[in-house]
Amino acid sequence: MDYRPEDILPSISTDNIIFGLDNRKLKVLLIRRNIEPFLGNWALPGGFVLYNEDLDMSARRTLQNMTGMSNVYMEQVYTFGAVNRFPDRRVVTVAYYALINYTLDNLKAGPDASDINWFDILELPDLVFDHQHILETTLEFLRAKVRTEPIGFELLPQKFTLTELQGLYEAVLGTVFDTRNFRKKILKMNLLMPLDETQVGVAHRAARLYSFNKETYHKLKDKGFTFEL
Amino acid sequence: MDYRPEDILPSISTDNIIFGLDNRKLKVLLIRRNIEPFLGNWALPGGFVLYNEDLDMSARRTLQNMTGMSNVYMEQVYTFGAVNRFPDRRVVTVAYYALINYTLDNLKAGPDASDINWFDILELPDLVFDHQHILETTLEFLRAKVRTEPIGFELLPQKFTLTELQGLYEAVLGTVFDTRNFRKKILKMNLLMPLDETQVGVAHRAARLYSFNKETYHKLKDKGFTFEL
DNA sequence: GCAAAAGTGTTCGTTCTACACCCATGC
DNA sequence: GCATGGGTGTAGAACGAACACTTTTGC
Repeated sequence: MDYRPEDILPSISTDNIIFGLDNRKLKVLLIRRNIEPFLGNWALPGGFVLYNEDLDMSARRTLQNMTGMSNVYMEQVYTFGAVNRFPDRRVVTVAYYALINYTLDNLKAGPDASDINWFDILELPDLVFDHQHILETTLEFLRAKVRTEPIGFELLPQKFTLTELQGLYEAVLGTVFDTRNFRKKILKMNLLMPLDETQVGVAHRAARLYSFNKETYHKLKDKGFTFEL
Repeated sequence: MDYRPEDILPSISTDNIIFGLDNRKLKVLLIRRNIEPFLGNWALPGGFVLYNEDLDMSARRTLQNMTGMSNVYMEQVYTFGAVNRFPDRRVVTVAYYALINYTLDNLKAGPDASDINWFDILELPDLVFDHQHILETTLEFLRAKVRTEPIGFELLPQKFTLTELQGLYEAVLGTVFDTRNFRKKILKMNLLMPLDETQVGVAHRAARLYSFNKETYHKLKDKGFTFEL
């Protein structure tokens, strides 16, 4: 999709840091640019804000183009506006991160990209502009947020095991939790609904499945409860 | 000071939420606009970003113009970019808050303002545009931040009493602390240097003065310590 | 001597940490 | 029957919450 120049705010862009969880590894979605500047290099997906869309909408539009997903957890992180962050002219970019249920399907490189791929956050390629810095800042932000709001669930399928949940937090935070203590703590919060279902097709004792109960969370939150891991 | 149109980014502004502490009340600095739109109404101080300055610089420039202060704690909060937040054309604004040592001196209304004043955050006038919303968002941000980073000290003079410190947290967070527990907790962190000085000219037992030791904090932080109130 | 705020300890309950073994399943 | 991860309890330490009286100073 192309846009007419007069519909675009040329000095404001949004960039997306799209996180997914793949086998206990935190990954981020990057595109390979097929336009100048830095044609052929890896970058965060993003684009210019349109005159008639909110900032949030702009970020969602990029995400939708890239993944086909629309009902996704997304949040603004920070705005990067150093004078020379973009070559030749002044562009200020607003960074948003998204937490999605990892998939290899539906990925479309979009008009400005020749390739799209998931990268382990511990094995990133070189990135264009200040995108490395943006990514690091966002990771710090995510690590702080994930410990005080129950957003990690957005990275998991609706039904998950406690071990998967623990693995998620270990991947995001880069730490190790004691299994018994982790389970006690998370179950005591009463945010997880134990299901009458277990894993299937695993070569060991099948784990019970749980789902996160958002309504319960909001009720508890209104009463002063705070999620804290 | 006036700027040439070609030096200005017309779609990007910064707005400042400047906090000060006056007698155990948290106050915010507002200006009365003497330009259209909304001439005569109260607003957050701010202005358009210049082509050759970083976002942070833009916010600092406004603060300096308003208060004459330059070495001030300042931090970006959030960027507000709804399509219709500004009348007639598209302006995205980046909000910064500042914590300053409250003063009535040096306040200058600046070129776009006919008046400047401190307002108790509990008794705010109506504000232009989405400034009410910006202020509320910033207050929430500040309340979260002040509990996990030792930034509250920026609102106090260099030498302060523990009672003043407690009053600061009570004003910002809108809560009451138990004096004994508060003192125990804050002193146990070893971030405060007790001085060989006490208050003078008070009609009661003079309190000991303390100062916050920033270097100690950074050393402890590097070792994994986190400030938590 | 009185008003006003400074300063100080203990008890009890809760939470955090560390730690090891049996269970269920698929192959 | 063995490999793989699932699932569980307890003891000791640290921390948080509640609570009241004496001290110092200026007037």
